[in-house]
Amino acid sequence: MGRGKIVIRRIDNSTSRQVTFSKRRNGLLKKAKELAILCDAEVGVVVFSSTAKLYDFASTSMKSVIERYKKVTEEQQQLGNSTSEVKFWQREAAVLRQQLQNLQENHRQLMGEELSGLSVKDLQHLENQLETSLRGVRMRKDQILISEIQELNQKRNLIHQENVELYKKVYGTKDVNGANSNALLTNSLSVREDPHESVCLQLCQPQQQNPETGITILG
Amino acid sequence: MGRGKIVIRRIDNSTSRQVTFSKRRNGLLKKAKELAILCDAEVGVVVFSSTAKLYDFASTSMKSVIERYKKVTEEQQQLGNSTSEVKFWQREAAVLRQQLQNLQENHRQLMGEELSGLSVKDLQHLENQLETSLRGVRMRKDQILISEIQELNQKRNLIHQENVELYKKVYGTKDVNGANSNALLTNSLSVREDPHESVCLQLCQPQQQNPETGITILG
DNA sequence: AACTATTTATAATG
DNA sequence: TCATTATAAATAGTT
Repeated sequence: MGRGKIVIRRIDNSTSRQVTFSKRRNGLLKKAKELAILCDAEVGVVVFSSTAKLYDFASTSMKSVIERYKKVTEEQQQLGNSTSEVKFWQREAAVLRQQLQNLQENHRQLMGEELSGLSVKDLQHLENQLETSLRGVRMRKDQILISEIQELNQKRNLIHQENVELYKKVYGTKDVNGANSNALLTNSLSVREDPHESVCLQLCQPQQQNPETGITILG
Repeated sequence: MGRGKIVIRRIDNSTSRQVTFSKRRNGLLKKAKELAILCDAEVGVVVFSSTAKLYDFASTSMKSVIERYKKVTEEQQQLGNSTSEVKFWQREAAVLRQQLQNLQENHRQLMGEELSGLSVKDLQHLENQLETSLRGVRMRKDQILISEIQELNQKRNLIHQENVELYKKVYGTKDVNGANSNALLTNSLSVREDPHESVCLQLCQPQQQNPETGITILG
């Protein structure tokens, strides 16, 4: 419900994720409050941001909500008791370790390691994923390089302008491009007159001679 | 957001209160889920209807949410009176969480996501890694396919042998490859005599027409 | 439960 | 971060 439709999937950009978090968290807490009032319900909401900050709402009190929840779900475990606290952290560590293991296996496969357990179908899928990633990485790299080149070109143009001005001051306003132009100025002009070449020199790196990786720019 | 505007105040009519409860409860749980996914947050929602029925959502598990909530809120009161064993496990969990986060970031980059923070050098490195992975995956896939093909060829050869034996039994030992061979046998032989073709049919899939992805095998 | 006319939430933008 | 605004989504009232 905004300027554009979005898919529900983790927002990559950290800034907009933060902004969206702030907006939607407020929205969620507001809705929780409204539900409690409109429908005479007892509501509790707890939100931890990805930076581990806590935000919460409770129509009565969080303590009451939690106690009632535990009563209903019959999960009365003694908390504050150090033994169960140890158990909690042990479980937590076990869960994290499991997550870590899963991710590590996946990670190894993305690194082209430990492929022996995979079927042809799995491998095909992995191959497609790697191709997609590669395209994304190359696109991003090209973006950066192209904008760097543009910046350099702008700077060079500015410097060239300065050179022209200086030349005028030294040799007068006539015959700037004539046969008596000094070497520096001539050289500067000749570079400016073929921007394509300088771009190409930067982008076509030796290890990327495959036509698939060739970057089509400026046309 | 409906046919008419409403004020946030307990709905008197029991029926429409119930209907509104049902609608808004679903909305709230949906929003909670979306917030968790979009913003990588840990979210827990507990709702008791006015008829004391429980509805809940937790992005991880309600247990985890409640424990974390208690942990954070208790931390603000009593600092440092937990036992050393608890502290040990807390540290353990913290270390694991950090590892998990690092690995997740790395993983996302391998998936071609979250590239905005990377330098050209980083991207180049990532690109090389992905290319290496891709080569590994393709090699492994080819291995599997080739050995499958070899296996099939062996099986087919065995069956062909059987056919030859049967043919001998039916038509005698002379003229096995002669002009009077039956259709089945001839067909079987012709396939065996061009293994390259059958291999190629399996490996050159339509979606991989890029010369870079072409697999050079058996030569 | 379905259906809309509206309101509300929020994604994109400045 | 704050304000604005166009648009998507939620939902109040209705069938």
